[in-house]
Amino acid sequence: VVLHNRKITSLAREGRIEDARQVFDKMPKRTLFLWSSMIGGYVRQGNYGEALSLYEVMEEKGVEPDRSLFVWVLKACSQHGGGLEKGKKVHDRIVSVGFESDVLVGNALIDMYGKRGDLKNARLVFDKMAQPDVVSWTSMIAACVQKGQTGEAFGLFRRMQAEGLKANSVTVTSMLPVCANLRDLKRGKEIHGYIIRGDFEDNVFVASSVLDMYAKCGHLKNARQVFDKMPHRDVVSWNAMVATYAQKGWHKEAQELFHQMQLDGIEPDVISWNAMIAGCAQNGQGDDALKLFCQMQQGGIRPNAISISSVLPACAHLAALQKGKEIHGYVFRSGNKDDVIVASALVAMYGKCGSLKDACRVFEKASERDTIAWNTMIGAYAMHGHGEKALQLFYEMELTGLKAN
RNA sequence: AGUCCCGUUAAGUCUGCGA
Repeated sequence: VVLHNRKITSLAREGRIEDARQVFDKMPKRTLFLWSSMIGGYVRQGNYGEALSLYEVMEEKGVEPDRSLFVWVLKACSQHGGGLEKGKKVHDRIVSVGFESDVLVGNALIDMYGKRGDLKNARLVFDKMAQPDVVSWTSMIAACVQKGQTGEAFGLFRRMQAEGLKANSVTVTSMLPVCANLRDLKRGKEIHGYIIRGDFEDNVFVASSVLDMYAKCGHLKNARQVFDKMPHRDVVSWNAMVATYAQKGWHKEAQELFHQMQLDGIEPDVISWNAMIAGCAQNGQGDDALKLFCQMQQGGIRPNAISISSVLPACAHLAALQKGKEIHGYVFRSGNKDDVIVASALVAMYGKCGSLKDACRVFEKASERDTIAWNTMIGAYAMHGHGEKALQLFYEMELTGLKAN
């Protein structure tokens, strides 16, 4: 038994979770420690479903969990589809065994609710905490950011500092994208100042988000300066810089960096390619966008929904119906036909390429329609001189409860 | 027989209509 215990823990840690499971299943008496090793092992390798079902079995057997097990289980809930309901049950269990006041467990709860989009419950846990720490505050901020509650995020950021807690590198990397998206240079600079004072500048995450904040606020020089000063750059740092130039239409600079990153030993990923494609497509270089779309596949990178919705406007711009149809074929083959954004991009492409019929077909078959999808279809009708049909669709849209913008 | 390590928050970058 002792040997088996050792074996399971070491296998689980090495990531050979299935081997560990085989031994585990044969054990007659399984201690909490063993359950934790197994569940933790599954979580670490991203098999959240298995982690959760193992946890349920454990509860059925009447094994009492401890705090760290709850942290593992909550992490699984935070990542797993449909984890919110399970997470709530786990929360009840935590309350029943009296662990809700534990900071680590509380933080994991906030994180879980935040990631699953349940801001109310995240807040409830947070407000009940006697001594929220930096992680608690940061998790709460991240939850607000994810829900688009930017004012609330700023409020929390200020309050945490007023209460004497210091924001760390994680806190600022959660806040900077908010400044970037709001183009709030003033607050972005304030946070940058704080970063310099706190000596977080060399953190890759921090530097990349500072870079992106300046770029989105239109200060390309500052962005480039931050990029050049980085002691370490990873694929995200390069992507942020490439995307900046690409989006501005500075193709030469973008291409240069795209090339240089490879010389630096960083292989472009799907995001790097997408940034390049979008840059060309949005700046009148439709041909190049299409070329890049082919090249990325030759390079072994599978285009995703974003790649497709980036390249389709290039077909629209070139009125390249045939190319557009080819990409439509790819949408099916790659399993992206249920993506709302891809569907709108297809509708727009067909509309602009003169095939209203195809545009309608895609729109009607779409599994989901948001305001932009409706707008696109209405625009296509209007463009083809069907004003009445456009108006009719507009009313239909309002009947679905969507608001015009 | 594990108590070192690992395990809670950020990971930052790309996308559709129109303006």
